[in-house]
Amino acid sequence: MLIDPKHLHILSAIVDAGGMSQGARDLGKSQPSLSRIVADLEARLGESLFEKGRRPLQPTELCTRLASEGRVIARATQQAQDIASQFISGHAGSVRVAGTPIFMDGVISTIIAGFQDEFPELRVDQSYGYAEELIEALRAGTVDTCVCPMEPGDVPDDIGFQRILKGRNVIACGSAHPLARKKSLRLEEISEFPWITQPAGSPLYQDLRDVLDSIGISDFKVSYSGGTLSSIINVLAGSKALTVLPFSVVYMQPKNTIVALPIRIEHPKRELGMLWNDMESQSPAKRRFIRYMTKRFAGISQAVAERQRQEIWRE
Amino acid sequence: MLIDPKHLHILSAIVDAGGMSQGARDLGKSQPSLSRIVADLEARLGESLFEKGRRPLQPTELCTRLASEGRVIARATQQAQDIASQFISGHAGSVRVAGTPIFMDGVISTIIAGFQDEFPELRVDQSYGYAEELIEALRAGTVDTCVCPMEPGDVPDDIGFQRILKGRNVIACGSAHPLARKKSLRLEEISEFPWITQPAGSPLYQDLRDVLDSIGISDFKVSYSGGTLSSIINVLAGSKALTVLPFSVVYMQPKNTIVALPIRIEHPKRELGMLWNDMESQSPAKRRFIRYMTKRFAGISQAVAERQRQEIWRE
DNA sequence: CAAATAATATAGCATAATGCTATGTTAATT
DNA sequence: AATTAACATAGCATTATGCTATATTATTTG
Repeated sequence: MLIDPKHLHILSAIVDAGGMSQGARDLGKSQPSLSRIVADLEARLGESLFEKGRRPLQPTELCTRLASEGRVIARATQQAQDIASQFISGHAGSVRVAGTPIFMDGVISTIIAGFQDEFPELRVDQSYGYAEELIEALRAGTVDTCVCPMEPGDVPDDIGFQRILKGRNVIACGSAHPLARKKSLRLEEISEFPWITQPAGSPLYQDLRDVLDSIGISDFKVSYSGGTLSSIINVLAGSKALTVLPFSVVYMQPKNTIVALPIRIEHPKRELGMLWNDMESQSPAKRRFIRYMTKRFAGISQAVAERQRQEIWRE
Repeated sequence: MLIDPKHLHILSAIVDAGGMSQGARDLGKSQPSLSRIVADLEARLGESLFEKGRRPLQPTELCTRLASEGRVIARATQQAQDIASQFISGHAGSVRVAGTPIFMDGVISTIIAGFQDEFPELRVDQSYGYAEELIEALRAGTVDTCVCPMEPGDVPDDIGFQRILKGRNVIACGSAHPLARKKSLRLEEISEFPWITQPAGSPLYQDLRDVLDSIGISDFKVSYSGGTLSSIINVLAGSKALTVLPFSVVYMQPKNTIVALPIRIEHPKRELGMLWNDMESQSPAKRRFIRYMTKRFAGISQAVAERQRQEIWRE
């Protein structure tokens, strides 16, 4: 003898409308439909829900109480409806993004801000990691998409990859650094300064080694390591240390914090890209996030390249 | 493209049970039934509700949100269920009782206390009136049952009537009254005292007139009128005034407040009874109230009569 | 890695619920 | 008494829901 929540909803609609005909109109149903549902309910409860023989339909005490539960049900159902349509349109939901620390802090977080400005109902859960862990997390389903510098050839077949920025590193220093104002530099000039490094397993650490190798510096002094980007920038800005950073990260910083030295260094073979596991099974919000990212970077990528040409390569 | 609240309920049951099979067991349904409902919902939403190809069934984010609405619906439906069964068993609801002021205050309210002690979820709304208004209120449906002294022959055909107490009036005074200790009285002895009267339209006012007429007092002094029972008792207790009251009212008062004088007076032709309009359409709570009343009075009626025989009629 | 296990998905069918229109009744109003 | 507007009922078509039997499949076990 179970009550169907739909019937309670209908009951509340009738009570609130003050009659069956109006209630039927409100619900987009026919009047006989409601009439029968009320009659069935009355039969099953063994109690009348409306005073018989009164024309402005008058709900029984029991009916009033059931109707108030019906209102709760109506609200919850509507809420579910809204959630579903918001979700389906990609305007609600959440995205779990992971990525390498420097890029996440230095570039992606700013883009995420723009994304959240446009889609305020979407929640972003951010976490950090390097390539292998990221791919593992994607496969385990603990993150939805990753931002990571990768060599396109190294991306496993089951993982989707979309390039968003070319890999372009620079040597960066604080804007008050003695080398910061020089228009051209010789390699010898930089060898006297200490270096800030990333953790040993990170791509940027490898990049730093490669750069210094290529310009003949095999023995270098590390003055600071282990900090996240904000610490690194503070240390750069307040000391004479140098470091290797993606130009895009330097580019996204506010003026007068850090600058890129006008020294050509090798491109890393990696390109920054977005990774995902199975685009088809992603929720609309997650697809929307990936779409937004690749679209925004289409513009940023050009702007960054252009600026870098002007500032460092001076072509 | 409306969502059925029942489906949300089912969804929440599946999520909470951690799988369809257990969810089906919890709901008392078959597993294929739930499986199909989930599949239909997914088809209609165009979004999957459980991660595909994972065996400990893992709800999608959308699913989790819909399930939480489903929980609201489940709770409200259960609540409605409880309300209905409480109501149907007569353990919940309300009764609107009206009656003549002296009886309501002097007798019925005490019985109502006992009723509420036994059925604490039942609400009683009390109001006051005399016969004609009471019957009118019954017909208008603004009260459910009335307690009123009536001549059984005067009850309209469409109104139900159940006798609960015979009409037995006494002359009452405060327990400190000079006449209170006398074992027998002559009529002349009472003629010197002033009288407390009910409103002119009330049965007890008529009874008072009849009593005094019958013992040859045509001209009597009214010292107080218009108060409800508590006022009347206070005035009786603190003055030498007399009044006519139903013996049942005197009987129900605490000792040492008012007493009945040992003078036989005429029985009013009215009998105290309960009135109702259409017993069939009454809710169980209201029927229960009427049943309780008539049952309680079956006992009280005898006790009152017995006491009255001892105290006044001394047979 | 194959077999076993337990869960979910699908198929097929019977029944119940729901929808509608047409029409009958009835309470309130004119 | 006639009119009106609302509710109730009947009849029929469609959809939803229930079940059992069975196929698939993810996970666990040997």
